Amino acid sequence: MKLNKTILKSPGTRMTSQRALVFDIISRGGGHLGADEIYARARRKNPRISLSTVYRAIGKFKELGLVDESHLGQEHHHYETKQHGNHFHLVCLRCGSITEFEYPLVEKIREEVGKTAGFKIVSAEVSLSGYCPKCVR
Amino acid sequence: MKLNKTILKSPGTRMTSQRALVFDIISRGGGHLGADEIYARARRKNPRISLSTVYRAIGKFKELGLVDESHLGQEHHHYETKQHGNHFHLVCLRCGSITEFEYPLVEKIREEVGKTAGFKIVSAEVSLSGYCPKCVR
DNA sequence: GTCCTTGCAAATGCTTTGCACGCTG
DNA sequence: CAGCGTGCAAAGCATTTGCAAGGAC
Repeated sequence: MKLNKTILKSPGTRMTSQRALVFDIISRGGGHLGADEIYARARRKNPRISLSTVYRAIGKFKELGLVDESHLGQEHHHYETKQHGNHFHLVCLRCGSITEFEYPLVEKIREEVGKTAGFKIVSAEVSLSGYCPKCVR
Repeated sequence: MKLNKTILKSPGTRMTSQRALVFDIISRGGGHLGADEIYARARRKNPRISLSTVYRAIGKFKELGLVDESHLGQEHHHYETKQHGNHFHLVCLRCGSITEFEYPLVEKIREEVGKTAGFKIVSAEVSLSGYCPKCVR
């Protein structure tokens, strides 16, 4: 997915090469990129880009609902473009690999719990941690 | 739940008043205390305790599997004693309140996904964010 | 031309660490 | 009485912010 003026057309928001670059990296990044890695990749294309620009671009995308942030490890956040709703994460505690999975029951929980507790649910984050097949050993 | 030598009997680990205090605060804290709040409460009982001791105690408890850490907001981590099995969190994006919820389906997801993906699941974190009844407005 | 964005550097806030002393077992 | 734990201060890191210059519309 490529960032263009159609996507970024909210008033008072401008299109810049840096934003297009950051968005492109996140969307083709396979998900789960950290800010530092997005920055590293961005610099390969544009060595003058700054880390704060990366953070500000991510912040803007979150604000516009284009990108989701997840808190997988404790170290830092991970970002990925928002897509189909029901996908969640399996994190390996040993090798750090992150696997996505889809599971419709999550949507059910979301609905039922939202109703029962009177919450208006905006987003759901499910992450399971443990050991991946390779690391179970 | 009170920390005692029976709980803390792993080799090379000692029982101290600070650790007992921190553990007591976490276990009666209603869950979801941040390190800063644990520190503030600890100082009311022992004004000489240091923030690093709090962090180190928490770290030790995590290592021993006595305490769970969750990454609810982005600001900081929250800690609670590991015991209540199937409970997850509703976080209000406006007032920041955290509500606990129990839901057996989470266990089901855990089992099924673990089996399907070949993961050995150690822990599950589910958090839903949105607006609580008061803040829906 | 306006005013949103950028780059740089400095600041912030949570968490960790080095070191000398203290206390547990 | 050995060695883990503590307190203090300083360091580390991810992230944010102030400011002047640059660029989109």
